[in-house]
Amino acid sequence: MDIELHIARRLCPALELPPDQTGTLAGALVRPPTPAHGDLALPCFGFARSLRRSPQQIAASLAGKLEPDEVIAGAEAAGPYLNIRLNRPAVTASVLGDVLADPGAYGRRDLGRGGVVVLDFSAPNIAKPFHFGHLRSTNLGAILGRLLEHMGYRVFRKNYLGDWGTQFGFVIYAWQRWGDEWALEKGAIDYLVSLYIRAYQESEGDPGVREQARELFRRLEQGDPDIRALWARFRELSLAGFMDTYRRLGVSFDSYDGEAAINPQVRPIIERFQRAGVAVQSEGALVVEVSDVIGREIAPCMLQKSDGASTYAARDCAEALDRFERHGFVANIYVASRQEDHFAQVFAALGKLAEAEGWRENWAQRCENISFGFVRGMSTRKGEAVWLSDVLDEARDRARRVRTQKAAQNPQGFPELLGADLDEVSEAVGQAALLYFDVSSRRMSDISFDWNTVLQFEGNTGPYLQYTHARIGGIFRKTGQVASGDLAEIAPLLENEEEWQLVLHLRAYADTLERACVHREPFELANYLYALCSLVNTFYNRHKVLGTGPGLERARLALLGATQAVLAGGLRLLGIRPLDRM
RNA sequence: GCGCCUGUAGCUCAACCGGACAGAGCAUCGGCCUUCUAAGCCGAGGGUUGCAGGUUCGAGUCCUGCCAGGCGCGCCA
Repeated sequence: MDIELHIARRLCPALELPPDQTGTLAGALVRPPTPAHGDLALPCFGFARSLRRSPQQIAASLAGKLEPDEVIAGAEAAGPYLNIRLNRPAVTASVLGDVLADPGAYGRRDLGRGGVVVLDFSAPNIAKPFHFGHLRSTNLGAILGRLLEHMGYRVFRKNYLGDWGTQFGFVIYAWQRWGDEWALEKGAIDYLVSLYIRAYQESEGDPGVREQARELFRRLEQGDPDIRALWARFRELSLAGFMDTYRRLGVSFDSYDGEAAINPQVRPIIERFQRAGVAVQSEGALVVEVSDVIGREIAPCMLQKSDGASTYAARDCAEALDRFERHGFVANIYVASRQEDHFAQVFAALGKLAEAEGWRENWAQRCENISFGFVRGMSTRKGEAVWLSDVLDEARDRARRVRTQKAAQNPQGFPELLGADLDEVSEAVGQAALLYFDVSSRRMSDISFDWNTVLQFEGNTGPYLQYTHARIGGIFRKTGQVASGDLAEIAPLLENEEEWQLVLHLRAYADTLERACVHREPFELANYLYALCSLVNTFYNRHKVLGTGPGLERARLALLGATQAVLAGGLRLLGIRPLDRM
């Protein structure tokens, strides 16, 4: 049942609009700011000109013409607004029926029609720490991937590792001087990072070190077997360390090929840029001017340095081309922060190449950079970044303490959780706090890392969402089944305001997912789920479910069953584990 | 100097790409567990949306200028 379309069809003639305007009219319907104003509203300002009447008059006239039917319960004018009340039993039965018929399918839409999206996220640098800041790209990317799949896209997840570049020169330099086999075996990432830092610090006092590091990297590029073997080993050990974190977070990728893998294809594309006349020499370097196409003053896209070495911009160009040839993507998304200029340069350069070579499909236009705010204040007092695994550990431990304490205060209020169960719940709750914190504001806003804020379990937090889910779980543990059959019969029994607001909110799920997907904004889903839980808890505190009589109990179970299904689905999209008890 | 982003309650953030009296959480204060998990619920206080103009029926939202902060600015990736 598409309520907006139905209403729009009824309103079109009264507004003297042609039938093909039905869709846009449906889109003009909004939720009133407060439930007292009704369930849907139409602001009438826009029609004043063509109808040559005041918005107030139009609203009043529409209210008179909109007779109640199977969807509409009534309509009143409130100044320039037409407020519409819906037929609650009918809408309730329809919404609950949609959810309960196939909870996994509810909220799915086929925006993508099977098109492939290449999604580039996480992308840590080998031999550099995987700190809390990387969580943003990882989490954001993982959620976008699930959202895109939910909306009918096929997603190719690419972890474009930073496994190439002068930093390896530093690490290899340090290894050759101070390398300690035992320390490497013991903890590869930590040790490689310390080697890198040590060499880098030495280079600040002694420029010769930097030169030697460059030289080592040059030998790596030329394929020196010993250096290459070292590089391969460091890469593998680092990746194994990253994999522990990914496993813990439930994140996986389809490819871990990084900058090194694309390296052989860099020369050819640079030559294409030259042949097409798009790249020009400038101050000894090879660049593509992009200010003209971007429309503002911006540095050119540099493909080759004056010493002849290729740049990472050139690698990104080659990589984008490779991605298109392999996947024919409908979108190529880079989840990366603070690199807006870089991606603007790369995409613009590719666009120029597309024009110069006359591509049939200008796929450069399908490349997009999804940026996000900076994480501030995540350094320890020693000035080092906070490592993600430490944050995860702390989150888990704190969750366990809180749970133990609460259970001690109110023993009969908490289901028993022992040993492995408690471990599992603590890990899930700690992660929920972290992951939710990350999406509890719009992605572009900067985040202040603060232990007490991040690891909060009350209010608008991940654990609150899990708690709501677990509360519903408690009810079903006592009774067992979800009623689904005779919805038309039991829906009219749900007549209080709290139940109705829940139904209305459940109805908005698919729209929310679509918006979140189109805007690349997981926050919108998080915000939706928070509002949903808020409604659930208000309902929960005011009304009983079990023991309210055969009909009403079944009706409320259906409502809560549908709510829990939507909540669980939304949480999984966010990478948060729905818990049946906590 | 050039460019991008951001200024909303004491703090952290919303406001569905211009709509009804700007809403939540935290913190503070006051209520609610013999009822399905109190990690919850209900209530109170708290605002000239950085400042000044402009656009129109209507601006936190769009335009211009200023103020404040963050981040970038061809040979690091």
